[in-house]
Amino acid sequence: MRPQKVNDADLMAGLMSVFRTKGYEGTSLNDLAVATGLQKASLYHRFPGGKKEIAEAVLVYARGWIENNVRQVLEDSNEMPAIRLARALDNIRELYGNGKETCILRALSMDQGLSLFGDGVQQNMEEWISGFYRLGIDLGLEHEDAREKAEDTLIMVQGSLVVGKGVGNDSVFDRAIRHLSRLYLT
Amino acid sequence: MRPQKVNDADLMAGLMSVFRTKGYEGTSLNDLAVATGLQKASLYHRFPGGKKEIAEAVLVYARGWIENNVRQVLEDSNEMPAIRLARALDNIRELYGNGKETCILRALSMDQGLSLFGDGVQQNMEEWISGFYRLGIDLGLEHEDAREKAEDTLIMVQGSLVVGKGVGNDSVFDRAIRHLSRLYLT
DNA sequence: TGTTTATTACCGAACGATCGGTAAATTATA
DNA sequence: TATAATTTACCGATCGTTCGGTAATAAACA
Repeated sequence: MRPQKVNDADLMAGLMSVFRTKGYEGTSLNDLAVATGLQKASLYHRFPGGKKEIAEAVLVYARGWIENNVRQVLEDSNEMPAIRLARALDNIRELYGNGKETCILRALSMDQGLSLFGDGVQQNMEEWISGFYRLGIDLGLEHEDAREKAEDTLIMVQGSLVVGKGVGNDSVFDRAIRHLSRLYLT
Repeated sequence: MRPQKVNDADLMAGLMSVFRTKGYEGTSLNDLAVATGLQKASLYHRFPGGKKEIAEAVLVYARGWIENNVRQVLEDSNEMPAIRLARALDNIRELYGNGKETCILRALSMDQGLSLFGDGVQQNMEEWISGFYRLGIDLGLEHEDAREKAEDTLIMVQGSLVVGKGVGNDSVFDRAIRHLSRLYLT
């Protein structure tokens, strides 16, 4: 068979990059074609379901990333909680380019996006929350406290990304991440 | 002159409602026409600059709302800080329909929206932050602490709206608002 | 082995629908 | 009558999507 012009990893990274900066409605098939170096028709060869299927695949890709770089890191019982937290937060910092990038979950959860991908968005968020929940439990928190603290972690990150972009200040995200360290370790 | 079929207040409310649920790119002039009961061409009569001018007007409208219902309430030196905070948070709760609605600032701050309306979004956020900053000062906080706490207020609200929608749980927003009360009053 | 047959990956061109936007005409007030 | 508000009809451009066809590899057969 003919070799793939673009491998799957690069493809998914390129597709996610477009969706997370432009949102679902703001992203055109042309944008996706330019970003991946494939023609529109070629994208339809790989994703017969079109734009919707591409966005779904991106959410699966994102979920895998969170599972590997956040949840599993936080649940690694071979390491001390403080180490796990530091590593997870480093990965999160990298994921969002120190606050310069937006979150794919926010980008795909406006109105139409939410009705199309609501389940995928929810699964991503639950993946995230369950990691920090486990960290809280391992630090001796009660069930309800651990759940709320984990939820607050996601809230702070999402909120700081929105506000940081809005006020045009990169330090907002940085401060939020540092705040999360203290939240768990004091 | 012929009377307006739709008055300005209803018009702005309808326009904002569409933008905040669908985002800038996700909103079509047809959507705006249906929501307001006017034809597309009538919208162009009122807003010759088209979609962009409409979104700008919506941001001005939103800023006025925040100024009246958040900043001025928080800065009302005739009331005790606790009363001011409670009133402002009530207004915020109402603005977001107890977490069921999204924020117009988030909706208009994706990529293209941010490059078109970045200034308007920033002004809205600064309006918000400056109100809570004043509250913090009146509660005896130092400048830097007051600024950070005010920023955190906006972060928590924006974040809880994103996460609440994402996980499909109305109580996320409620809990965030209650958390903000404790943040200032303890 | 050499040759045919399928299969896979990709592309250029075009589809109908909808996009944001405009011009001219109609309706209603003053 | 002059003018402001609204409407119908329309425009070119772009949207997501589909189609016909080509190049290259893999599989099947001789």
